[in-house]
Amino acid sequence: MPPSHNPDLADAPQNTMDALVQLSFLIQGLLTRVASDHDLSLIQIRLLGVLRDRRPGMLELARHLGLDKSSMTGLVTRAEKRGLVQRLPSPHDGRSVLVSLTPAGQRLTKRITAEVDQQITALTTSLTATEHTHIRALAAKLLHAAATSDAAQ
Amino acid sequence: MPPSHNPDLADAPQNTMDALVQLSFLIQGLLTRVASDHDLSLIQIRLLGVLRDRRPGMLELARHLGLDKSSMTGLVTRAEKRGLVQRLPSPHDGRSVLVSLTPAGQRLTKRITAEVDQQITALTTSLTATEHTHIRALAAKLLHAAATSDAAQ
DNA sequence: GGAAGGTAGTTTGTGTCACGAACTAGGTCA
DNA sequence: TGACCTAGTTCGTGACACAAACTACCTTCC
Repeated sequence: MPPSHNPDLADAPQNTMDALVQLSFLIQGLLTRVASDHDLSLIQIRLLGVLRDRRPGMLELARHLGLDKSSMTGLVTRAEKRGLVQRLPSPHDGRSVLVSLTPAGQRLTKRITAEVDQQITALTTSLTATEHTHIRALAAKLLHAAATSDAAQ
Repeated sequence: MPPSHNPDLADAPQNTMDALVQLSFLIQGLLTRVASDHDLSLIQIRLLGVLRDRRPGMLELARHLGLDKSSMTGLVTRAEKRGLVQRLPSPHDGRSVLVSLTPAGQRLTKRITAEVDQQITALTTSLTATEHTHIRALAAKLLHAAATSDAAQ
């Protein structure tokens, strides 16, 4: 487990770039800490998160995570060895494999989700209801902007 | 360079946790892409970012990045081999080493900062001036909350 | 001023993660 | 059926991270 995080600074962000970058490191640090409390890496819990409501093939999974397909093999294999995910042959395509959470993986995913939620709640207690709304709206707007510009490529 | 990122979603975040987590992955993906355009990793450009306005010792640097001191040795050594940072003996403590950007490191850092800024600007073009203000304010509030709860440990 | 103990950093060994290139096996299409 | 295409794995390499053990220097205290 990495030692206590003190994400980048004492100094408040002056512009939107710094605000978003620093905020992202803050959240990632939080996620990393929760992950390592369960002896997992950030990418492993991200894998669990993606599989919460999906049963994708390896290639689709790789696209989701922004990884090469050969990286997926290793990632899924390690998660499989821990009993968190399973590979099932696709009924429609003999080449393809569908990755899904095992029951143990589902339980762990729920637990980790709850812990992350709790941590984020702790972080956001000082926010007003209006500010909560703002965050959701802003995140949605940025995610949408990214998704549409991605699709335009 | 990792293939095109399609960070987690088509679906908009329903709650504050998802909003922040998904947003953080979006920004980190952006940073990773900019980094790999320069054949660097995320952690390497983060190192450069921390050194922009600091000349810390190895241990202080490790604290900033949330890494073990032994991890710092490798990270700094690799950056040093690329000519981006340098180790200088501390004038006050014979055990200590001060890490700073080389001129090449400063130039690269400026360039990367500009590219990140440009990417973020592209992402945030659709935001109103008010929303920009909201983002900065919210980020500052959360970073402050994290910093003070960290200190309380 | 010298021994005891603390602190800064490195070394070594191990494991995870990521990539590209080459490969296997199963689909597709003419 | 033969010529492709596609899904996934294997293999080799390198970055990154940790813990434990080590070196070298500083501090403290008698």
